[in-house]
Amino acid sequence: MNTRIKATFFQRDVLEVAPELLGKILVRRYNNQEVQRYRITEVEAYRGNEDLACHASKGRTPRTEIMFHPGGRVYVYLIYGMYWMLNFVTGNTDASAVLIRGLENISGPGRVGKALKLDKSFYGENLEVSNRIWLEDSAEKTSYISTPRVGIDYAGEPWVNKPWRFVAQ
DNA sequence: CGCAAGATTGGC
DNA sequence: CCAATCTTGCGT
Repeated sequence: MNTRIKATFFQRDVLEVAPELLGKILVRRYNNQEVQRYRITEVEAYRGNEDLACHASKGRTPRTEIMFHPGGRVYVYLIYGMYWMLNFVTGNTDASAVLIRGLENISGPGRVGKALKLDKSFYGENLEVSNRIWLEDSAEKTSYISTPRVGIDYAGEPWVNKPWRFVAQ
């Protein structure tokens, strides 16, 4: 029986939470009816205001506000004017989050947002009580590899080389 | 207030 | 290689 993952799961160091998300089930309920489940296969960790690749490194702004809340919330933002990036806030008000870069049969963060039909109304959504997006445990054990994060050259050293991208194998 | 760049993707 | 498409943060 699948059980919904609680907020406390997210309220730990993002480097601990990120790899544990691999293999977990992302559940999306559309129009309060049809339910779809997706296995998480690829994630990236963004670690607080010191991590120059993390949006929160620019401080607390309307856009990064939710990252300064306790873990268990959704952080979405529009990139290149067309793709909604899905992130889960982690830690406890330390401005860290996990980007969902891939689901089973869906590669790439832009495609994830498109498949899940995300939009700005998901900003701040509470994963513990939401009726349209949440996570469930999976008995399946998942092995993974770590690599540097994608598309963050602007962050420079040492952040650009941190092996904080986790891919299920 | 203008503007350059972006956790990307797909098409030429 | 480059356009799509629009929000955001920063410089003026």
